[in-house]
Amino acid sequence: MVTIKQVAQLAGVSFKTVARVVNKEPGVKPHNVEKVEAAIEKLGYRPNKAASLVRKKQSDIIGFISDEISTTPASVAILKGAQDMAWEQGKTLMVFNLDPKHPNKDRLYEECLQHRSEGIIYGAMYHQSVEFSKLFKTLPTVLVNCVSMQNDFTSIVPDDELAGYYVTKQLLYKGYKRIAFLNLNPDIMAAQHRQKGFLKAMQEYGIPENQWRIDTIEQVIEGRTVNIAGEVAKQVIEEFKPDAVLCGKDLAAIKVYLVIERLGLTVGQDIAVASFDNWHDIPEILEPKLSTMALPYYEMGRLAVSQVLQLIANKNTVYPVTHHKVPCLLFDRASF
Amino acid sequence: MVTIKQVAQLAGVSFKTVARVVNKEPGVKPHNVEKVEAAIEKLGYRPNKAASLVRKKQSDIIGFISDEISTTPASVAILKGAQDMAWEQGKTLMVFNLDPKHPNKDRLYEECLQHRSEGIIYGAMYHQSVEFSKLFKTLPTVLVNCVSMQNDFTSIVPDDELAGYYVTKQLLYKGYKRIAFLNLNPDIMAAQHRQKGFLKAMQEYGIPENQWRIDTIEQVIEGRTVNIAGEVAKQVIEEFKPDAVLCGKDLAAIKVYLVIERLGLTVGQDIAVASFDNWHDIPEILEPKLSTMALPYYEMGRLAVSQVLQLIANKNTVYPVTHHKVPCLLFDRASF
DNA sequence: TAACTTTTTGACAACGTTGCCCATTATATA
DNA sequence: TATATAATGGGCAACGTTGTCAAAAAGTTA
Repeated sequence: MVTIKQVAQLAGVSFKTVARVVNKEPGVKPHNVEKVEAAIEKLGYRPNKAASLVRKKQSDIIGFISDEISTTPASVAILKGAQDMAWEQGKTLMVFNLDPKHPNKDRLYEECLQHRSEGIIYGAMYHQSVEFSKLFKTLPTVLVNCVSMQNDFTSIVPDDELAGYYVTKQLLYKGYKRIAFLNLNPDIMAAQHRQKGFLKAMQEYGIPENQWRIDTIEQVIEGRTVNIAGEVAKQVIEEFKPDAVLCGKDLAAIKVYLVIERLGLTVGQDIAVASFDNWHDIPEILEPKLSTMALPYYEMGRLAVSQVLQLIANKNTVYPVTHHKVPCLLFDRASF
Repeated sequence: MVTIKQVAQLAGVSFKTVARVVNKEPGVKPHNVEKVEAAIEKLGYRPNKAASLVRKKQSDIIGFISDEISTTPASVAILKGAQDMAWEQGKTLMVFNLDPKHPNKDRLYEECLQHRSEGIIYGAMYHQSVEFSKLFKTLPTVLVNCVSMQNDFTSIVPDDELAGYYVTKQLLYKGYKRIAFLNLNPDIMAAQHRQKGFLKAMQEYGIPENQWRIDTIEQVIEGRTVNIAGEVAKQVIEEFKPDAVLCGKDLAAIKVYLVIERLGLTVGQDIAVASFDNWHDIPEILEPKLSTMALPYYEMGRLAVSQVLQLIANKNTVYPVTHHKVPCLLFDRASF
C-alpha cells in the first residue's frame, strides 16, 4: 500500500504537507495542493485509519454486539438504524454476532476493546432482561431491545405497554366489544407490558371481565418455544366468538387469517384482526391488509447510536444510566 | 488505555517480554509468564489491534458491502454465514450498507480501503447483474447473490435453474400434471433461470404445452414492483384449474393459500403448492406446512468468505475469476 | 531596502505494536 | 573448571500517521 511519504516524494513536498492536504488543514498553497492531489490520484493513496488511530487515539468505531439479532428479520432494522446514524455521525459500526451455540458476550466485548471501539451497543432479539458481567462497564454501553437485570445500563426498548394500551383503545373506540388477546409467551417482557396496556384500556372503557380474554400463542417445551397460534385461535374464535382478535405477532396473524377464512368468516368484516410487529411485507401481503402496531426498531437503532455518542462525549468514568421507551406506531390498514 | 509498556513496568520485565507473552511466543520462563499475566489482568490490558496492523500490515478485516442486504430478512442469512466463517478463520467482518437514496458503492469501498480491509464481499438483495467501477479491482473481491455485467468478478449465486428444474421434477414425479408457475418479475435473473429449469423438466417429462402455464406475480409500475400474486392466483386457479401451483416466493405463497381457502379448496389436497425461499418462519406457520426450495443464503455467505480468503492467499495482482452456483435444498413439508 | 508580520513548509518526536538481532544467563559437554 | 550450546531477555528500529515547533518564504509597511 502506498504511504504518505511516497506521495510526498512524487509531489516534491514534505510528507507533512501531504498530510495537511489529506486532512484539509488550511495553509497550503493552492499550487502545492494541486501537486499533492495529482500525486494522490496517480498513486491511489488512501490514508491508513489504523495508523491514524494509533496516533490520535480515536477510532471512530462503535461496537455492535448482537444476540443473534441480525439473523432475525424483525430486528434487522435495529442494525440498519444504528448503521445509518453511525454513518451520519462519521462513525463506523463494527458488528459482531453472538454464536447461539456458545453465546459469550464477553468474548465479543474483548474484540471490541482490542479494536479500541469507543462505545458498545448490545442488541437483543426480543425485548427481555439480560445479565451482564462487569466487563460491560469498561466502555460506554447502550442496550437495545433489552434491559439489564440490575437496570444498570442505559437501555432502549419499545414502549410495549403504551402499544398494547393504544391498539386496544383503538379497537374499543371503533366499537369492538369482545376482544380476544392472543398474547406472546408470558415469560417475555413484551407480552407482560402489552398485557398491562391491554388491561388498562379495558378498565378505562369499563369493559366487564367476561367480554375479553387473554390466551397465549406460544408454548415453551424443553426450552424451545412452539407456536400454537393456529389451535388457540381456532378454539378461542369458536368458543368465545370475539368480534376482534389482537394478535401478539404478525406471523401468528397469518394463522388467524387462515383460521377465520376456514370458518367461512371474513377478516375485517366478521372478525377484526390487529397485531404487533409490522413485520416487513406480511401486513401488506395479507388480504385485507393487516393493521398492526409497528415495533420501532429502526428508530431504536438510531437512538442507540446517538445515546452511545452522548455517553462517549460525557467524559466521566461512570456513565449515567437512562432508560428510553420508544413509542410504537399503528399502521392502520384494513383489518379493523 | 493501558499499553504494553505499562504492563512491562508493573511486571518488572521489558515490554518485549510482555509482547511475547501476549502473542504466545515461546521462550519465556514460566515464572515471568505468570508475573506478566498477573500484570495484564490487574491493569486490564488489551493489545491494540490498530498498532499491530500498522506494524504487521495485516488487518484481518474483510469488508462486507451490501446493497441493502441487511434490511431484507431473506438474505440476512448471507451476512450471518459470512460472519460465522470469518470468525472461524480469525477474521473480522466490517459491514457497510448501501444507502438506498444515494447508493454509492465506491464510497463504501473507499472506507474499506482506509481500514486496510484485505478483501471485499459485495452482497446483493436478490440475484441480479450489477455494474462495478474499476475501483473494485483494487482488492480481492467476491460477489454474492449477484454477478457483474462483464462477468469479471468471482461470484456466488444460488443455482436457480437447478432449483426450478428440481422442484418441477418433484411435482411431476409425485404425479401432478397441470402445473401453474407463478413466477417472479421476469426481469430478474432468478426468474429467468428458474423458468429455464421449469421448462427443462416439463420437456423431459414430455408434458404438452397446454398442460402448464407461466404467469408473473410482480408488476413493475414506475420503477416500483407491486405484488399482484393474489389476483393472478385467483384468475389462474379458476381458469386453468391446475393441480399444482409453483410460486416464486414464500410470501406470495401466503396469498395463494388464502385464495385456495377462499375458493373452498384445501391446499395439499385439492391443489398442491410449492415455492421458493424458505423464508424464515413462514413455511412452518402455514397450514399445511409449505414445501419450498430453500435459497442457500447462509452457505453462500460462508462460501463468499472462503473464496475471498483464497483470493487473498493467492498473491497475484490480477485475481482469478470463478463462478459458483450453490444448489438449493427442497424442504419437503406438507403442501405437495 | 530594511524590518517586521504573516503565511507556508518541513524536521522530528510520538503513538503502541512487531521483527530483528545481540546480550545475558543457564545448562550441557569436554 | 573451562567451553560450547541453548534458553531467555532486552534494545532498538520500523510501521504510517498526527502534533509541536521552528525555519523558510512571502507579503507588508516604513
